[in-house]
Amino acid sequence: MALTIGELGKATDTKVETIRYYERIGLLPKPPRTGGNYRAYGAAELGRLSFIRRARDLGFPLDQVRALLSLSDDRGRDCATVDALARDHLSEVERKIADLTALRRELSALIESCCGGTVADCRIIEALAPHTNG
Amino acid sequence: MALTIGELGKATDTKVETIRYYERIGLLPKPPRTGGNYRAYGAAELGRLSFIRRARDLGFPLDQVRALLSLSDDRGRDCATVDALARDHLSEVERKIADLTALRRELSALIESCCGGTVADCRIIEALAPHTNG
DNA sequence: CCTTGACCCTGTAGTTGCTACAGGGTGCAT
DNA sequence: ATGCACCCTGTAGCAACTACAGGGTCAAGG
Repeated sequence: MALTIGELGKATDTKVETIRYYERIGLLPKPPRTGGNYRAYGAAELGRLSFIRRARDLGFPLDQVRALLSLSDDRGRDCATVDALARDHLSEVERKIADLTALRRELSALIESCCGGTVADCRIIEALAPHTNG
Repeated sequence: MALTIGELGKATDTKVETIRYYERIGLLPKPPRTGGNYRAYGAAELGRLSFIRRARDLGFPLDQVRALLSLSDDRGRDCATVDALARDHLSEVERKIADLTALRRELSALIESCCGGTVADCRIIEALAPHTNG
């Protein structure tokens, strides 16, 4: 079983350029090549790339994906480190949700205040530039 | 009243490099220079930069900030365009909140399932790589 | 007068995570 | 032999800054 880069891409829903990018930054190993210098992937690479994509879908940044990968290779190790990584990431996500929720409230209030006149008395513009424009 | 770039930065809580960057991309006008080739800012630039920073704090991307700025200069115009921009941005924010909330649920479930053994039977790693690692 | 230090200048490269070329080579079908 | 889909390398672009390197300016203190 040997996959071309395009086949690997289809199997993992990843663009070819992204796979080459992962190889360039050392997230994927350099695979063997065919006579025509094409990359030839096997099951191991398919598994590794699937792992990467799942972690990315869960929003882990690439350096955390890298850490998770090396942890997953070290199967005898205490999984507390993995747990800590996931918890860190969860709290990042929660922080972002809180920020965006505050933002939503502010934006809603801004939009509510718009009563449809001209820009000269637009509350949105006014709220953005409270000390100037006059 | 003339401000150096550093004073303008302090007044608007903006790094000096960021101000120069805004000038480079045409968001701020090129200000007059002193004899020693220092930028000399006045009240207009202070107002404009305050506007930009507020819009950025509300999460508007720079191209929308640019649009808002040009709308705010056109004071006789119907403010429906401003309203539409703000509504677009609000729905973007809402979409992000929804995405992150789904993510939070998935991550929490993942973390819940961790029972503190070794990586070999870690549910987090398992969830990331369901078809491989064995 | 000279030095020290804080500030300013330009220009360029780095960040994150890809994406999109340009300019070529390979492999298979017709 | 010719077309087409795919592959190769290398580089530049996106957002929105940030961080230098390598210099110039200015006010204060000795």
